[in-house]
Amino acid sequence: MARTDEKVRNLPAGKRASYTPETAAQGVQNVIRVLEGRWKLVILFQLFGGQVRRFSELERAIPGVSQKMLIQQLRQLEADGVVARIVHHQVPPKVEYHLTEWGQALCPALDALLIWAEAAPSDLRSRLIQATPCD
Amino acid sequence: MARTDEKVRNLPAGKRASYTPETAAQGVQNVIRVLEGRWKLVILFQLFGGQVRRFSELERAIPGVSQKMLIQQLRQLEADGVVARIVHHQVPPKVEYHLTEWGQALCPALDALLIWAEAAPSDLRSRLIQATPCD
DNA sequence: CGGTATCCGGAATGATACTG
DNA sequence: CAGTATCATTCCGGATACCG
Repeated sequence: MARTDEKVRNLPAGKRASYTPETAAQGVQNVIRVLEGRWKLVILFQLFGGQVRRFSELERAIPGVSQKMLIQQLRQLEADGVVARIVHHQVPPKVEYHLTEWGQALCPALDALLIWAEAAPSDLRSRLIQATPCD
Repeated sequence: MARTDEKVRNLPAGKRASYTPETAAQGVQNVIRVLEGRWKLVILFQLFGGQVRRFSELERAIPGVSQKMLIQQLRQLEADGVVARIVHHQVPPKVEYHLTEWGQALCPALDALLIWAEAAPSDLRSRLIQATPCD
């Protein structure tokens, strides 16, 4: 499924839903609102690939995050239907998080953003692509 | 160029640059940082398709924006290499803005986000897709 | 373990006035 | 016309303490 090919000639409109510049901007802003937040993407990438993690695992996997922020961002992602929450009623409590099917589908879209970043002119790349340890 | 096809099985890694969950999250965050800001996407969609607009045109085309915010967001987009600025030295002053080639290339990536939004489960779509007048 | 409640500082945004 | 400068406000994230 090559969605963005020759048929899109420069505007992400004209197909499917038909956007005006205003509605398209709004649409993307809504998506960004779902994704923005200091820790959301980090959480997402911890969960991609069908992984299931409990709260404390995420807390340990994400250095620097506070409980407040972690739960806040998780709850927002949950409210937005990206992340699902499973409560195991037991002592000690156990709560697990994983991506919804729709959340998983974010991957190609984020990938498109990374591809765009990689295409940055060389004088700008330093701000977008960090020297990965595996360079 | 179908970039995100069967080869990406769920992680946006494994090809090209090879990302870890951490670097991928960072990469996407950097892109979002470029795009976030109350007015940036609105500006972008005013400029997509090779359009050239002067300052006052953008000001009129974007209801609610203040001069301060408009110039601030334009300058940031310019610094990020997404927008280019042309100053015509004349009286009265005339300054025009348009997308760089790289800025234009954002279109398919944003399109991918819109496609994702359109795939939202029906109970969530209302928050992502606004009832377009053209529905 | 997996949260909630409260307080605080800084950044992002907005309103308004002024200028080359 | 295309900005700058200043001030007020709102919002986000962090620190800390407490709870079922």
